[in-house]
Amino acid sequence: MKKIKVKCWVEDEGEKFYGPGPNELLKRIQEEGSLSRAATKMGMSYKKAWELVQRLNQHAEEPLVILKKGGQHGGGAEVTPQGFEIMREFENLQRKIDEVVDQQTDLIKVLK
Amino acid sequence: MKKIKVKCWVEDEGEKFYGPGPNELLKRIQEEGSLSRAATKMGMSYKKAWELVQRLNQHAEEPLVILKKGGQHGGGAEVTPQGFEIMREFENLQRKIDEVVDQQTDLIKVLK
DNA sequence: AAGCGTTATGTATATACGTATATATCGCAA
DNA sequence: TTGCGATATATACGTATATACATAACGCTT
Repeated sequence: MKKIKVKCWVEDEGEKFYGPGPNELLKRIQEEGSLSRAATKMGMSYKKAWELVQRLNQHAEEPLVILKKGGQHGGGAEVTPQGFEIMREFENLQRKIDEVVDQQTDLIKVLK
Repeated sequence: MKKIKVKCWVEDEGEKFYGPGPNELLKRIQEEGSLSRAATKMGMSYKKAWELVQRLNQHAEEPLVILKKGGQHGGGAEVTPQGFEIMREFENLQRKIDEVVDQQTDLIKVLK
């Protein structure tokens, strides 16, 4: 069974910046309130998740995620309004692209 | 400067089958009439190009590329009509997706 | 039979990447 | 001041991928 796949992402000066991975991470952070739990739940190492957050915050005009350490619960992570906005727009773009792909059946027809 | 990137490809039973790489290779083969020259021109090792052609021909209903060895010119490679058809349809899909991406400016606006 | 240019194929090396592991740091609460 | 749970950071290791290199096989032409 052949299927058309599509992936979109945002680059900043040729460097990968925001894509499906970061988008899922932001969603998990929102659910969990913790970077380590978010990373674990999506099968990503904490280190990779942490580095990803650094890159996101560096390249964005304003931080997308705020990390807090120490305190009553040991710390935590939260998605900023800017983070929410990007998630919303990114998923919006993905939806539009998926619609185009769903309409396209000619390619699959050739491949059988 | 932030830019939206998009990539589409075809999978067969979860395995990558046809995408931008194979598409460029087919185009080069058509131009060069030789797999080794096609691979060299696009900076791909001959071995990788050869394995790619094997995968393409195995997963497609009919061969997309025909390789001939020996003979007056040592051999050669040519794209079959089925290969041409897939190139055409794939580039058609890419064009449609690019149009959607070009229209989408909200995401970039959020990122600045 | 020899030469040519291309396809065909294996092997060893290098490189990148993710992962695991270990440890330090922080700040509130008890 | 001690403990807790989370963030912060470096190092080593294993695996997958890509590359380089070497060589065989092929079939037409001369």
